[in-house]
Amino acid sequence: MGKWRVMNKGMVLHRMHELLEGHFGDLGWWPADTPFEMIIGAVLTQNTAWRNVETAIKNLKECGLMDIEKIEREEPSHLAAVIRSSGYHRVKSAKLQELSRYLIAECGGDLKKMEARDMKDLRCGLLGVKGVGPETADSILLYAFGKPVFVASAYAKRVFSRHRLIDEDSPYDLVQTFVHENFDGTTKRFNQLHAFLVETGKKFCKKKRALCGECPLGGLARGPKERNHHGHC
DNA sequence: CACCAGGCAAGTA
DNA sequence: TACTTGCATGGT
Repeated sequence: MGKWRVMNKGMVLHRMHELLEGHFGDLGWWPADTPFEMIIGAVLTQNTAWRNVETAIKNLKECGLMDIEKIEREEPSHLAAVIRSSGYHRVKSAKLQELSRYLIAECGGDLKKMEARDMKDLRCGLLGVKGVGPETADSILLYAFGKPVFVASAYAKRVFSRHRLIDEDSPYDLVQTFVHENFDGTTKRFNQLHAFLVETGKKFCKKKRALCGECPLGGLARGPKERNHHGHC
């Protein structure tokens, strides 16, 4: 009897975190100087490569716009031009302004105050802002406000489904619930796990190509049958 | 050339 | 409710 037969999903997730931490070490997420910059990055990186977001963030700083009040007041088309490299710039310009307006209304722009509030209330509030969906809301809760939530990214879903932990077409909330119910989550561990899964997805668990031999999760394959058809990355 | 990237909202049936 | 389309730049 192989060892995979005696590992439940909680053990698999725990082992996954352990293996990825051994491979990646401390990734230092979220890469931002301030909570507000993190929030800006969360919106700009929607369906967009991070390197293109970095350019946009650098532009914002150079224009002196990395400031909640200035973003909120800036002329929309000019803001769009500054963040052009991040793609969907007209839409994202409006999103940044909507979100800034909301945060100013909620806490006067002092984001530190948000950390003391109830997580579910914060999530509801964020989801009420146009342009903020579940993944962006959870990213902000975790990385800007320090709340213990799992960010159920497309990468997480891909890695989990290829390990046959969940169905590949599982909706966002189901993937998140799966982790919340099977992983000993603290803010620190959710922070790491999300970052590890994103990096794993980028390097080893790509959409079309799998690099099974090099993936740090190779040892988690759940049985002989799965080894040759995406049982792991 | 096609495909992908740290999604979301609005429209349609 | 479930599916489709628009949004857009930049790298591989």
